[in-house]
Amino acid sequence: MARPSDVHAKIDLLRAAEQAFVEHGLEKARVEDITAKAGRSKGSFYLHFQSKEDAFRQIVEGFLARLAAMVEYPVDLDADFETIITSWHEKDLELFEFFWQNRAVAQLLLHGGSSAQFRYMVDEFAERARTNCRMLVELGQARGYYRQDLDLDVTSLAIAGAYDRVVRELVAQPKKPDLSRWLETVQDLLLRGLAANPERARRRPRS
Amino acid sequence: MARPSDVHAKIDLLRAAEQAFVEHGLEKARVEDITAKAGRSKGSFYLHFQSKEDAFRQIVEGFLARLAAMVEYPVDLDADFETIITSWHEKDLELFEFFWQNRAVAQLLLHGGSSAQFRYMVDEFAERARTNCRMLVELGQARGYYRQDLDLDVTSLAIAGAYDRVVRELVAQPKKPDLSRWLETVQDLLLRGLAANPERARRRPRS
Amino acid sequence: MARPSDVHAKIDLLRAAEQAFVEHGLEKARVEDITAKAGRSKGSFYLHFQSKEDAFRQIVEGFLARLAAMVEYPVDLDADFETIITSWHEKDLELFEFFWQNRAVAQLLLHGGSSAQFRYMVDEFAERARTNCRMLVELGQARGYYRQDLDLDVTSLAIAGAYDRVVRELVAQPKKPDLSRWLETVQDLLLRGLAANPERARRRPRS
Amino acid sequence: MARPSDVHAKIDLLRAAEQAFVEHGLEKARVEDITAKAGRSKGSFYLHFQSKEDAFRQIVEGFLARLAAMVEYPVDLDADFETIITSWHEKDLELFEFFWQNRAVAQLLLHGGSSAQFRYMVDEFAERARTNCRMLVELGQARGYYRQDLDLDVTSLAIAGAYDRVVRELVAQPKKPDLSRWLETVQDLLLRGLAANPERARRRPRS
DNA sequence: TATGAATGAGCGTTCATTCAT
DNA sequence: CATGAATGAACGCTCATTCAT
Repeated sequence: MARPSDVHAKIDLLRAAEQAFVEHGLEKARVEDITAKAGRSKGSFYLHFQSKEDAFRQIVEGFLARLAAMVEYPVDLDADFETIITSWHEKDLELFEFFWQNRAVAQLLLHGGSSAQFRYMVDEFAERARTNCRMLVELGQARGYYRQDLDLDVTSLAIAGAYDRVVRELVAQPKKPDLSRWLETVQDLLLRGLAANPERARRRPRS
Repeated sequence: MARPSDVHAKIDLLRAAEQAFVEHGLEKARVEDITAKAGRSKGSFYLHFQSKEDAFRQIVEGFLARLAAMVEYPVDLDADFETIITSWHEKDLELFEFFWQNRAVAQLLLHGGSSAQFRYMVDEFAERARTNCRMLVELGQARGYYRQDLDLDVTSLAIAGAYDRVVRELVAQPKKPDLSRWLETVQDLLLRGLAANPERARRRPRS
Repeated sequence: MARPSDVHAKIDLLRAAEQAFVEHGLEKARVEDITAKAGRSKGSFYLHFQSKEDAFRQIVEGFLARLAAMVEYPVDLDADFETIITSWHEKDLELFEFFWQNRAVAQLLLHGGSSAQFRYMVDEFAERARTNCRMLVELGQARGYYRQDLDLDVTSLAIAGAYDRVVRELVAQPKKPDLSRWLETVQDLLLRGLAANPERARRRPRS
Repeated sequence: MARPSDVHAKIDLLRAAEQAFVEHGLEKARVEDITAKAGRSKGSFYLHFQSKEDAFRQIVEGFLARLAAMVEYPVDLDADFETIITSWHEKDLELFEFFWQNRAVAQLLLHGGSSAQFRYMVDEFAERARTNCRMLVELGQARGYYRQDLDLDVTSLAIAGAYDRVVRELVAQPKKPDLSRWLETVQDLLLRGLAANPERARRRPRS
């Protein structure tokens, strides 16, 4: 069993690194800043990470992995559409909650202190999110809920972007906003935009 | 007289710097790479720029200035709404065209090799764009075209984000896409989402 | 624990810096030369000094501080003049000894590889030395040992200068000269020059 | 015949260089500063000087050459000593006048913005001045005017130093001091110090 | 294992000098 | 001859990484 202090060493360092990266970006953040913030020695950093970039990667990958797990839940294609949309809403709320909880790293990624060499990770994820989104739209079309004349590529992009930006603002808030209301506003806007029959697109207020 | 200053020098350097910054980000881009790419000596860089950061700033500021000139056109509040929307569409098309023409810098800014110290410039611009957007939505509400129940803050965010992301994709395309179609797709989605009376939101195809 | 800091490091570096500064002057001395001479890495220099100028300042300040401690000994104004003169002679001998021991830095300062920005430190010190000297002359006048017709400003200048130059030569000697004889020669010349009654000015040889 | 502007080009540059060197020292003074101050182009500098160091050398050499011409006047060894001393006084006054007129360069040399590589020129000159001085003292001894027990090396050093320092102060004065009085003060001090018979050493006031 | 002193590659910037005009 | 734009060697300093203790 490691000494109690060791248990938290890596966690302390990761947290400090997160802060440092958010504040200064990958390049400008100094390893010494990180270790000082974590109250550890400079050498200890290299007991846990191969390099500064490695620490960055671990932070990003950890975040994206947890994020991916939330986003790529299997859609039950046989369920009725109303159910799918409802579960979508629930999932998105969890997502917003997750972003809020991890707003430091989220800012890091969404604003891009990421430095060219890690951009691909965020881009890849953004692409996957958009693909997910696109599948949902296609499903909606197939079921006749959504308009047939949509350009799926551009539409999915716009939807993903709307989420993107709202989340980016979300994580920059000093106090936790009403996530549910934010989410509903976005979904309402987009669902109406997608709907074949506007009347049905209106989200029913939760009773 | 003295050797006349090479009029292409600064332009060459700016172009090379743009490339280097897009490829490696501000920190990792080396001045020597920039000058080599521009086929100039290292010293020549400092004939035109105070520092590497200065070159970066000039690129960003130049781009944002030209962009701002396009975005902040005065809206004729007395015009009828159809006219406003039409002119909005035209302006946006110019904007898309502008982004395509300047896709290198656009990528630089939208992805954010920008490094913490310049983020504020992009953020500030994004904020202005969103404010513009918000004003248009308010106007639509006042005229009765848009729903009254919209949360202006979040809605304007979502709209700005949709544009954001579409443009980000746009500038990453290897070949020039059909800007007009992309734009119409986005606007159609959003206008329908905003519309009080869905029938009227449908954009009429240009005759 | 960590590698204990090499206690000789800073001393080695200061010595090497002294040499380099004496040889090439502040500007031309290269940090890399200094560290090479000290058998250390370039980086180690910056563990001990903020900058090349800082190292220079530390050397000069250290020297001047020790020097000041020797020069500004309190004169017992109530003592009889013979005693004062004797103690003056003793102090000066210590001073000569000190300059000889520290001839490297002394040369640096007296010749002035000092670069404009540090000249003031030497000038300030020279001014203080001259003021000290002036006070002694005034005292001699008050006691009736020295002539009343002296222009104190110029006289003290000349006396300080005589010392200056002798010391400058002293520190340039390859072998330690007879400090005592040098000192006596100077003092004898000056005391005779100052004396109201030439007979009394003659220094008695130590028995 | 060169164009009128050319006639003054080198003179302008030398003057500007003097200023720049006095202000910043050889290393820190930039060629561009010099040419700007002279109202000339950077290239013109190299029409007149091989390098920055060359300009410095020309300034120093020019000054020292004119100085040497004043100092090394032939002493008429057959003249009676009173005459020699009187002519010495006259020469020294001219010297003081010369230093005052050329106080900019004088400061440059005496304070030593000279940088290691030119120190030898000043040192050499200082050595010659001291040798001159020594010869005069020897002469005085031979004629029985000066004490026989003087250590010529150290004494000449002290005398040269007294002049040195007084001149150094002289050239730093904002307003022209009474050169004659300064000179007499120094000479009086030194002559009394040297004199075998104090009574004869007293300088007679000019009638 | 933990520490932090030591290392040295790397890069931004300066500025004396050159040379095309 | 005069100009000043262009050049590139040189050097101070930083900081990620190593490693002796």
